[in-house]
Amino acid sequence: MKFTIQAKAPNSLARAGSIETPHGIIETPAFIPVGTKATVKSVATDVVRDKVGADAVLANTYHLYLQPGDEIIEKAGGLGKFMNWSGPTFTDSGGFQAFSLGSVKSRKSKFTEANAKEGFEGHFGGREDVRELAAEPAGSDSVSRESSFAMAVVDDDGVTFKSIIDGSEHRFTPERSIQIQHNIGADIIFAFDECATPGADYDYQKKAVERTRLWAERCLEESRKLKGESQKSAPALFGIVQGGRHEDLRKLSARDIGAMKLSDGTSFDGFGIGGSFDKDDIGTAVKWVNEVLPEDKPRHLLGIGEPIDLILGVANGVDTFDCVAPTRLARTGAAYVYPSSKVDLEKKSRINLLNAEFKDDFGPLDPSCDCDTCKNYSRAYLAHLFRAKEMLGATLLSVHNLHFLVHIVKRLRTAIVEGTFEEVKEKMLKDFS
RNA sequence: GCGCCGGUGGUAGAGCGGUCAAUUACAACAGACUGUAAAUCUGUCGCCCUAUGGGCUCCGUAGGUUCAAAUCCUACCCGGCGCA
Repeated sequence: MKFTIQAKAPNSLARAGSIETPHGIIETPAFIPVGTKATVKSVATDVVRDKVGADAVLANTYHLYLQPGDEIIEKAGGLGKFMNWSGPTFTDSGGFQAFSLGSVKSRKSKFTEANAKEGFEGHFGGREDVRELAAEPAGSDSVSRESSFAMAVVDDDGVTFKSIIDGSEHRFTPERSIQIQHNIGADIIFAFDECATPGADYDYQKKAVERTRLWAERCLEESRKLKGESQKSAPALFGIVQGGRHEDLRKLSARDIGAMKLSDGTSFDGFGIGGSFDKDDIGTAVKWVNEVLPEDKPRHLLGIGEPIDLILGVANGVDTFDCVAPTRLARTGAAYVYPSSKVDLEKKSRINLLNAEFKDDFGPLDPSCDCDTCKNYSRAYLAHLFRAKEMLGATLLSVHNLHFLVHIVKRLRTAIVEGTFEEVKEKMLKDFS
């Protein structure tokens, strides 16, 4: 993997560049669609490439390990081949699942506690089969202190998981995660980290940073070992920075991970910024981290974001993003819309097509958008598809939402290259606030 | 014409004397969703108000029994089935 910076915005951390992988180039900054289970939900890969305009996709180690199994994907010839995606691929390490499966008592949100309101019981109907990890190993940390039905339990050596598919128990360690990711065969893989809950106190965040550091070293070591053994081109490994909302922890973690080097000189090929993010954290935590991380390596902001987050992320030195929001929102009838393009006076950046007002609105989804969905289908038709529960609705909206985010970032990239970043950014921020 | 069964909120369909403005599902109307346990989840869903409380109307229609009726009785109207 080779990262090149092509242009930098003056007085800003923003930069435009490219990541060269064995499967093609990612022009950064870039929004990377999420395809957790080796599919960008409801969208065929040729559409993701040609209609959405995405350069890469990101899948998940935990999910693919459970189903169909990493050995199947290896047999298929790797993730890209398996899912018919010829471009660059990423896999997340599964570390995030330790966090999101850590408790079924209170729903986890990466953001404020206020968002974590609905109970998991209600959400998943209290599925008995996947409810609780049989026993928490002695000396382990239930990821969330209030958790009474943990499905993932972290200890210093790794994480014990319960399968979301059949309830069976599994264990990930940093080494195991790297092995599985090598089998899956993405171009860029992530270190196994611990993502603490937003509610975790300073001490726990500190502990998570420390664990993440120790695990990062083991990931790096395992990666080097596997590279030596394999004749295939080995994936690039990104280390992950944690630290919650604490400046000292964030900087500490960024220094640790950024400077980490094995005795033979092996270091991370790039970095992921993970953990708890509130809206304001993009301008603080992300900035702190990117000021510390080596400039010559790409930075990926894990699990972010919405339009405003992308704008702020790019401004604060992020090169790539991934987020489930565009496809998840799309499946429930919500569409991003460029605020100034809304016909009425209300400036909205999101509309819900299930709202009664769209039943007979024959205009395009977003008049300012030139995606296939906006060019060819009316709001009324999309509204009908969702009301009729026709699955084409999810596909069409996913294409639009994905296109929307991909192109916001593309526009920012162009602006960096053309030297107009500051004004373009300011205008976009104004539009979206 | 006789007999039996049934008529419940937008729909289907529970309830069969008080705990019923009425279970539940669907529809409708809103909301949420940020490294995907998510084609999911949550809330509202008779009317009105000085609204974490109060008032009014309500289970085909009209009467009646009862302290109390969607629930029991009578008549009528409507629907289904059976017999003529």
